[in-house]
Amino acid sequence: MGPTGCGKSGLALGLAQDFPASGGRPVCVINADSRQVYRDFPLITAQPDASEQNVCPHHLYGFLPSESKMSAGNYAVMAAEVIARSHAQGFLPILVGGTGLYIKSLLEGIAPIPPVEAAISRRWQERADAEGAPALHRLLSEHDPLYAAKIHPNDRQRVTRALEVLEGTGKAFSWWHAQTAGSCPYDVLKIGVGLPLEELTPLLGARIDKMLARGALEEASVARELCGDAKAPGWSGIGCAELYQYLAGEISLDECRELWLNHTRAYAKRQLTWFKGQETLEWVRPDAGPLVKLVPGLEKYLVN
RNA sequence: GGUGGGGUUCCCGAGUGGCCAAAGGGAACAGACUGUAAAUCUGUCGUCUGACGACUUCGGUGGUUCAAAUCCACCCCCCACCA
Repeated sequence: MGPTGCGKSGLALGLAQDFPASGGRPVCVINADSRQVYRDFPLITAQPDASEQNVCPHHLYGFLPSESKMSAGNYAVMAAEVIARSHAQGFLPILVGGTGLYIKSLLEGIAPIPPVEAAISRRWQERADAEGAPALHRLLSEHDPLYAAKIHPNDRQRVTRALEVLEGTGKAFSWWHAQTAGSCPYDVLKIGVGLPLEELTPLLGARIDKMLARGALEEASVARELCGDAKAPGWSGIGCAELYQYLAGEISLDECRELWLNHTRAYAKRQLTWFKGQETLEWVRPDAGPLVKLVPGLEKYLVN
């Protein structure tokens, strides 16, 4: 795991290539990125391309249409299934991605909250539109003071989520949180791949230019024909959203590129903050050499 | 050369006598994070100070005023149009 664009996939691929060849355990790659699941944006979300995916089995990439929603809970279930299957087939699964919450849900569990009826969610969204998040936060304080105290009144997304869960399940969000399993069922080695932001930023810019050169615009306009709703889940990815604005004639290509880079950088920073707060990761630089050499304890997973 | 518009804090940009260290946005920095997470949200953001507060800013210089980013004069730059 690590911030976007720092070379996680490449390192994983390196493992997949080198080890089985020298008689080690076969390796497979499992996506842990909330955007790379989307079918319509393989390039813009930097999914491994066909030749890369040929190196070893890849799972959970590019299977979801733009209008479909993904979620941490969903992901945890799907990834757990893939891991079980991979183990059964003798593969060593390598999780690659930068979506901290997804990885956390998979490894540490997530509250077993049943799905909430769409109509209920919609109603809270409408109330948030009409009354504003702080008003709903006050309401939440009356029913779930514990959780309300943890979030900011302006945090509409969390306020409405807590309220819809409360209404949909009859239990407070904080009660559900207490039901989280919490222990990790896997023997995991966590590797953080990263660079300081100052070093990462120019790489992110270069990566955007490369995406544009390889047809990001075409990808976005095809995606727009398949799903023209800018609010659809698939369109919320960085790059996707900005290209949509460009295609809609709202901004110039230069502005698009600039926004795209700014947003990507800000995102990388958020990821860094998240991973900083997580328990110990083995941090490596992507350019420091093959992973096995850098991470003590990795080798034992790779041999048979 | 003439006419009109303009020069504001890192950037964009509001502000036309006191309530202005100066709205708002962006960037930056720090942070939060349990089914939207490439999302959502928070704090800081002229200098010094732990804080009260003090000090220096709105192209330049000089003036008017108890008080100027805001008014006046001259000057310097930019843009548009006319020549």
